[in-house]
Amino acid sequence: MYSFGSYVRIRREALNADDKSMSVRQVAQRIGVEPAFLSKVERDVAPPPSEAKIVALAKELGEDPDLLLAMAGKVSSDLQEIIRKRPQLFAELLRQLKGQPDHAILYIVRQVSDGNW
Amino acid sequence: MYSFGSYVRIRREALNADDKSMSVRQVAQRIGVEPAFLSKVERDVAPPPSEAKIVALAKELGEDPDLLLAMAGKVSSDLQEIIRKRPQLFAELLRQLKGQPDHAILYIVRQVSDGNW
DNA sequence: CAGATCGTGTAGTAGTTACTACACAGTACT
DNA sequence: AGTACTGTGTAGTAACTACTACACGATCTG
Repeated sequence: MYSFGSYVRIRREALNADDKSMSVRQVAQRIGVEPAFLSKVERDVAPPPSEAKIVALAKELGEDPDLLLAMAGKVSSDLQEIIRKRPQLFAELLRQLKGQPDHAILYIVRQVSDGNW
Repeated sequence: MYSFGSYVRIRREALNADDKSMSVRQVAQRIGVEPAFLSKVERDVAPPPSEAKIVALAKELGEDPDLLLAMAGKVSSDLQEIIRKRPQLFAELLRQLKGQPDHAILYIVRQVSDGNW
């Protein structure tokens, strides 16, 4: 629906309406990039920044880092590591769950977190 | 335990003992790289090749692509796409399952594939 | 109306990825 | 002895990643 850039722009501008410290310049400074670069990223002139900067940006915007990373075409490196430690197991699980509806997956999450099994 | 390179070398040489078409040169040609490059990869002088070449290599060696990719520090792009389509859901699931033993995860896989739920 | 802050255009760059191309010496076959 | 195949060393490269640095005109603020 939205590209990474335009989504960030819309979210940031919404926050900037109430809070003037959410300008391109100030947000850029806080996440550790040059203003010109963030400007280009938001207009999809430059590709999304690195994982670390995206996570920092998510924090600034009050957004889910995994969602923003996904929009940037990335998967969090800690999730990748989980898979890499038991690749066959998680590969089979994920391909199995690919076709399952959200509620089925949520059901598993709850099952595991509740510890009832 | 083994690096990507040395693991490939050992597997290939084991196959080469019976089947002379498993030389560096011939395997390299079949997976679509220069022999010198495969030689370097197997000695960990060059980093692992691209995902596509690793998958082709796995086929040559009769190995699980996901395992070989993991050894190369990668995660299959189709798995990444599964996650990127529902990032929050799968992020929570994977972080939840991180600490679970293999048999618990296998139990879920079987539950889903059997369709009993 | 001066100074600060705003977003953005242009140009450049260091590091990584994913290789190729060629050459050379050693070994195996006939 | 000649041909063919083996592995490997050196050198080079195109494309991508992830940015920085500076400059400019517009706008907003005291």
